[in-house]
Amino acid sequence: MSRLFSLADIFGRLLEAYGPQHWWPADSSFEMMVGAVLTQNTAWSNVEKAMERLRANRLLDAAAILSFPEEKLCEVIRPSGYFRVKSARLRGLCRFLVDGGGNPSRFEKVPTPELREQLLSVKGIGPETADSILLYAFSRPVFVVDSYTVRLLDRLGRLPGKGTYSEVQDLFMRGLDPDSALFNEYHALVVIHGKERCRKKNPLCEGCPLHEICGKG
DNA sequence: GCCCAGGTGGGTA
DNA sequence: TACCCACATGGG
Repeated sequence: MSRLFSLADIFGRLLEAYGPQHWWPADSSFEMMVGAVLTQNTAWSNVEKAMERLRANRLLDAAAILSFPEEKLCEVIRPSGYFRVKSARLRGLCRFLVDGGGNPSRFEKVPTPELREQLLSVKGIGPETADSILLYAFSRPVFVVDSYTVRLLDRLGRLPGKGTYSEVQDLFMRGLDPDSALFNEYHALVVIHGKERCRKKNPLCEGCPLHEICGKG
């Protein structure tokens, strides 16, 4: 099975079924990073509400967030849930971005593994958030793993090792060309497929583009 | 009312 | 290492 259906094959089927997803929906790389934090374990519709409120308060800017009272920031991002946790995480991210002079271009020279470590050192930025930022805000060829990715591989009987984040990420990064545009689209397609077909409960297997590959088909 | 959502960090054994 | 839990809002 694994020889007949490569990761590239799966990508092709998802792309054919759902079309290009044009992720990440944001007007700036900073907005993408904010979205990456706000969407942690949260529906995107709630993130959009919070993002609109940030925009209305002219807070889609690292320095602006840092000079804004934290209690008020909580209120602004309240619709995205976990607002006390996320306001602190957002400020941590802004502090990271502003420290060192606030010149965004300085990140361009930093090698991806090092930049990843720097992001992971920010409290509240874990592997998925760091990789989302690397891929979508910095266009680095890093594959983003999330619960949908793990679920999909599990359904396909392809979950590597213990199914840890790095094991799953390695599977994709060894099996695909290191192409940020490809990784961008692939992750987006995995998520849209998860939402529309491969749900946590009640998988909608009928008409699934991965029907013959999937053990549940 | 219940389940779920584009996770993470802290605590315990 | 491996679980368990808190964190919170909003839509189906």
